[in-house]
Amino acid sequence: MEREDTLPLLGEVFREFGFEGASLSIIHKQTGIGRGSLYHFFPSGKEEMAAAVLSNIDAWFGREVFKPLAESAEPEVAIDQMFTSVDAYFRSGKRICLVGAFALSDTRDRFAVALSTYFRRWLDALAAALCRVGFAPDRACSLAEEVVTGIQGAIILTRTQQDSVFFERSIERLRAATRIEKT
Amino acid sequence: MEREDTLPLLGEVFREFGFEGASLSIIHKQTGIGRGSLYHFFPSGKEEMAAAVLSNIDAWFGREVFKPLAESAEPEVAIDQMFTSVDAYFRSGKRICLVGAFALSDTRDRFAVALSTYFRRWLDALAAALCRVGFAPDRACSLAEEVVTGIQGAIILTRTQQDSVFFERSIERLRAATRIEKT
DNA sequence: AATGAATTGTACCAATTGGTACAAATCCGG
DNA sequence: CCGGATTTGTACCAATTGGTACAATTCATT
Repeated sequence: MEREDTLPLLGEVFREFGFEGASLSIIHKQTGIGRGSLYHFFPSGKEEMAAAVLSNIDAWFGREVFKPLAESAEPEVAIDQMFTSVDAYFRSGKRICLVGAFALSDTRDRFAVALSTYFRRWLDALAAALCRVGFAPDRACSLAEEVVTGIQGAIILTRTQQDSVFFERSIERLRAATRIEKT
Repeated sequence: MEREDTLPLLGEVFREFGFEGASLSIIHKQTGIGRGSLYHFFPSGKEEMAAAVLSNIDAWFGREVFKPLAESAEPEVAIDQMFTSVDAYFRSGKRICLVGAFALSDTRDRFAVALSTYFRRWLDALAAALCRVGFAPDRACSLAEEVVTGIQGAIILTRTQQDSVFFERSIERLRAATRIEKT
């Protein structure tokens, strides 16, 4: 096993137990990765692990979501695809957003830059795509915020109610809201 | 100091450090409450403290938000007032929602009932008020979900961007969305 | 097969954890 | 001012924490 392979495993452990809660013994129990390997790949410890996981997540969203939004010749298709990708990634709200979870935890300060960048890139890419689709710049920004906050909130509600219908309804409502009325 | 007085203090510590992160020594450092008092008021330990804090929060929302929504003779006023109360309570997104934070942490299972109840009551009270104002039942439910998820997401975004403009804009957008168009 | 590098398991460390026990202090009604 | 009950500080406990050291293993390359 090499460094890159550990990131998805570590990510799931951090999702389930949080940064503090993911003790080395829990990480080992859940992933099979031992202390030796962990400190070989991440010499400065847990903080480096979580930072690498966040960076890995950021790269995934960049590739699968932000880049298509920015570069697709058909922005309306990229936006629609974004909702589908997000629904799959978060498993209809059953899988939490690690960035959002860290934002509400005491680890926020530690990873402040990564958390801020993730959402900043998402807002900017989506607002730009909405502009290209024909929304006025102000409306595009506002809509982008509505979508990003709506998704994060939907994950929370789905979690507390243990019912992914809340996530799915939110996604469809936001998807519809981003479709511009053809006049 | 008596039990009731400790709840707001404990609440703030749990907000800042999370359930696991709020160690007894941190609680003592932040609140001045010592082990002796804590285990006198909460004999079964941290879990009882957090449960009491959640119940205290639930009572506050019941009194200040849910009850007015359900009982006010002018539901549109109660809805409008809800946004103002919520903005003050969450300090425009600078203060997190402990229920939402617990929902994304590994303590979710422990307090599952309290977390579920809090949001269930909020959704139901708001949807009922929206019905009374004239929205169709389906539309009222959907709007209530939009408001509750929007608020939770707005707290996350405000936290990561360290800018309460995201919370304030969300509140105003949601407030406007709940005003029915007079025909 | 030999070699050097990358990977991994294990024993160990000081510090901190949640929790207990209990004596001292404080409070309040008579 | 007295006396019982409530409240609090402190010393202590076993268990767990993140991290280190290092020898043993595994791996690719020749």
